[in-house]
Amino acid sequence: MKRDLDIKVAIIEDDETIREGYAFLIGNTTGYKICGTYPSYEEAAKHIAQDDPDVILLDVELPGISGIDALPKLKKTLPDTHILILTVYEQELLIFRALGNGAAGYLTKNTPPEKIVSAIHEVMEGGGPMSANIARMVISSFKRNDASPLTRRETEILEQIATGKSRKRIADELYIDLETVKSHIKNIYHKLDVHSKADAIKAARDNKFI
Amino acid sequence: MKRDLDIKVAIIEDDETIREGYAFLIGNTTGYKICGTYPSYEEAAKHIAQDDPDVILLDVELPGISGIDALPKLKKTLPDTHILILTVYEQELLIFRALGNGAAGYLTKNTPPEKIVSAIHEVMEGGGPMSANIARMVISSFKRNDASPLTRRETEILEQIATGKSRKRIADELYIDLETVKSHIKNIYHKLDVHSKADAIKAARDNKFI
DNA sequence: CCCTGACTACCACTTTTGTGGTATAACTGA
DNA sequence: TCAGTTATACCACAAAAGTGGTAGTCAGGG
Repeated sequence: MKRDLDIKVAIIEDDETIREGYAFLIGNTTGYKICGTYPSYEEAAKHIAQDDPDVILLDVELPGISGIDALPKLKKTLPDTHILILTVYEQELLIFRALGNGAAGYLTKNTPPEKIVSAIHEVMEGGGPMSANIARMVISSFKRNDASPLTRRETEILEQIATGKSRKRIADELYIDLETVKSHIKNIYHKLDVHSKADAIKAARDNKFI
Repeated sequence: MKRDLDIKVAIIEDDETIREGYAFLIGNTTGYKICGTYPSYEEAAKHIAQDDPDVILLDVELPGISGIDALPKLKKTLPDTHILILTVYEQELLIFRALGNGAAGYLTKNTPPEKIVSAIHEVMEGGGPMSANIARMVISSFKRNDASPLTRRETEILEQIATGKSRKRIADELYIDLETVKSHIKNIYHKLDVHSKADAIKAARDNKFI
């Protein structure tokens, strides 16, 4: 067997039972090899550069530096390594922070073992494996609100504002008067109950009106 | 067999071969039932409310109204129906527009048949099935840029601005002077080469600095 | 046929932002 | 240790945004 072509996997997880369980599972799967297992980021930091893993399975609730905060550090030392979050947490904020910090996938711990192995494969192929609920949350974060109080024109103008254009420029591009743009903006502000551009953009984004 | 408990699937796809292929595949899978197949949104609109599908497989490149534009209309008549996009297109803009318009999942046409069936099941369970590349694009849309030219404080202030707070309020909350906030903003503008709040927020968002 | 909502437009006035300087203390890396 | 970066702070003036009115036109629905 060509061990050189095996996918090298490192695991950072504080619960020894879980850690060794995953290590056993992956280490005994053809085509995969465990190159390191660590109970914390601090421990991992000492050796992981030498391990040079292709994929890291990373827990979020770790003693010391959290998995979320470890992510950018790991990406810095190993820019080409794919990092898969493996956790019990399904809070939106945590998920988005993990993805924002460079996670290549996000799995919950109820994921069946064979799915974990296939997720590792998938991430090596350029995919982005996610548990079903995670994928759902991620997808719904894109969904617009179709019950917007804004009219078509108002939405259009607010979108222009959100791209940073001045009122003058918006007026020019829509072939309407500056005063008209001001009127629309006034109405938008009333409807959204805000008093500034930034407030309006935030309110509209939060409510997915734009 | 209790046909009442079958998952009802409708297909909107202009290519007859593909359409009938999917219909055959799904119709012959236990637990699934085809309740309608249509070559366009216009055709579907006439009967789909009566079909009352649980899941719609929707193509994006359709004669007449496109799949993307059909999405909100379908969601309006069938608010509880899950809509899966099934297409050859993998352009980011299209994907995000589809998800923004209420798609529950996004599959490419090279998806193997058994995966399509499992995606239908997954979407019924509250998941968000996506092809690997799609998931990757979606995930990387969240990733922050770690090579930001902004300092920690500048990033912090810009984030506050992006939430719509006035300079005065930012100053109060950070326990610094209004003039200091103005100085930071000035520096942010220089670094990003912009001349307004909205421009800065847009530039920072586009480059994933915040 | 009239009313309403949407889009358009103008005026006057206040407040907030943006620009262009200068400057000092603290920290940080070569 | 010494230069560069970061964070802090002040001033004055110009430009843009925000507020509070009023009002005409036009299309669509009751």
